[in-house]
Amino acid sequence: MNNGKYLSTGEFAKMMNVTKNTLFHYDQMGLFSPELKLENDYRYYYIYQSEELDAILLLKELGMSLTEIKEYLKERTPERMQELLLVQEQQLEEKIKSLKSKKSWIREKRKKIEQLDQVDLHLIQIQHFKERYYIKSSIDTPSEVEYSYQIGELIRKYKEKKGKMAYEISYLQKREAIGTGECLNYMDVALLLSERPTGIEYQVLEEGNFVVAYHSGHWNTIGETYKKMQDYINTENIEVEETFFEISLLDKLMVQEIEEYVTEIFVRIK
Amino acid sequence: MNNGKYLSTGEFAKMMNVTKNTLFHYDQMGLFSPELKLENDYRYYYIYQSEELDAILLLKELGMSLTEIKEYLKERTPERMQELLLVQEQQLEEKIKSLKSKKSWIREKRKKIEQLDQVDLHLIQIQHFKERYYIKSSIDTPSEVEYSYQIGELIRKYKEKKGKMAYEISYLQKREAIGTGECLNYMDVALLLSERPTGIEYQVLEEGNFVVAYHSGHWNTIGETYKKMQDYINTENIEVEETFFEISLLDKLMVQEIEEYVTEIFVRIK
DNA sequence: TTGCTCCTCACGTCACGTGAGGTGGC
DNA sequence: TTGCTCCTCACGTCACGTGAGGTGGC
Repeated sequence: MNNGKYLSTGEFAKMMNVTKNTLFHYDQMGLFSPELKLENDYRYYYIYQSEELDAILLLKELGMSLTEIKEYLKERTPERMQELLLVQEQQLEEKIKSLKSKKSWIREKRKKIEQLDQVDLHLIQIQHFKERYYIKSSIDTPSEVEYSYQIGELIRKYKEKKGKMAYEISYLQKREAIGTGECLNYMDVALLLSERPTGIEYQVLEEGNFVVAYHSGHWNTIGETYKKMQDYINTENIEVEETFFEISLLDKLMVQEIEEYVTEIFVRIK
Repeated sequence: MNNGKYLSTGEFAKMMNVTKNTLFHYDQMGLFSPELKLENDYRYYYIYQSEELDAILLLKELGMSLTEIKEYLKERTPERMQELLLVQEQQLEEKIKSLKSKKSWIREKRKKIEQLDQVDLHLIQIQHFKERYYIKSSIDTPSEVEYSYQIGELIRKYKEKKGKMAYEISYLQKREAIGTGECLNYMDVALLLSERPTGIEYQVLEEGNFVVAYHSGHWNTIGETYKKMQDYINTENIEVEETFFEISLLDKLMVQEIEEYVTEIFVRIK
């Protein structure tokens, strides 16, 4: 039978980059069978069946179950194919967007970590940041419980609106509060996003230069870092906006000990 | 315990858009456990654990198995995270490319089918096509077996080079052969691609206007359609290139009966 | 008490993977 | 005969899904 027109299971499998067992499986469930089956039960695939298998593998990759694909193939008409392709095309667009957003999040995260190696964490400096967005929730009576609750609400709301991008949990501090030593009484909590969300009220954190400081270790000493930042701003005579943002750079995802945590604090220069 | 700082399994699951069972499963396999477990075995998740779970879900979506993720999280350091992110970022780029290519293939296919509804299949016309590419294989002694074999070789070669884009199987006819009535003796078979392949020798089918004809039904009568095309080209006094391309528009993927097949024939205008 | 959530087994499912044990053509 | 491929069970696996049956707080 090895005449070039028909391929054995093994040959066809190798050509199509699937395993023999996959072909057995598809045959058994009636999804995709060889054109020819000899008396000795040997399977022979016609070379043009590659197009059909490719289509099946494509639909599978797009998230359809094998039973769904089978269901569609039972009654193939150009009209049903049209519908199917239209739906798949739209879903693909969504997936591409989501992957792009994930990629840019990874990129940002990676760059931040890279920076940490090269930067003296005790130094305060000026950095340029691109435009970002945040959704925020006000804190009435500051307490750890209240922060948690409001962050939970934000995440819930955000995911409800089909938000799929990665976010960073952020604490917002007003400039006035810093001098008074009330550094741990945040006025707002927020989710920071690198892309514009939809269907939800959000704020824009404009592109520009920021005063950036890093705090290493436990949060209960973060007041000192705020003080240093304030001093820097005063001596350098910089005019900054009202809101200070706090996010974790090295957190539970990267280190185990709280003492190794690094928090980034930044405020936009007017 | 419902004080806002800790969430029950159900609450946390709803917030994170996963099922309770997923959380049970992750807990049981030691991948992701609640911060708190009471004597009555009630699980309580700390709100900041959302970041960790999000990271886990991200890595999972990028194709890592739960065991691999667990393995990584056992010894989390910024350096290992760096490596991981770098690899994932590159893989994401590949995936995005592959999805984009699939999307454009779907788009093309959809448009073609749409056209079929509006176009009189007996009419020969001039259409504009974008640049395309093809890898081809010559036929020494024309026969169905030889075509199949060469197509198989092309697919094998293409997939070997990690070709992941959708292709269309195409038959190439030389202009001289048409007049002689040897329409079924093709000189080449090819895989037609809408994007430039890599690592493999390919030809460019330049953007431009094409004379396009459609053949309905079985291939054994395709000679008639070629004749009509030739007549059209002569009477309209059009100068065309040497190679005629043949691809299936409606094939086994869309119709069951061979009589309903539609083949597209096109040749580039000089 | 009612309704809701929590828990732990335990078995199911989807799309295969992985041998075990035997046959068959050059 | 040797080596390779083919076949059919049959059981495993991965990441959960889906009840069954029972507990517990307002």
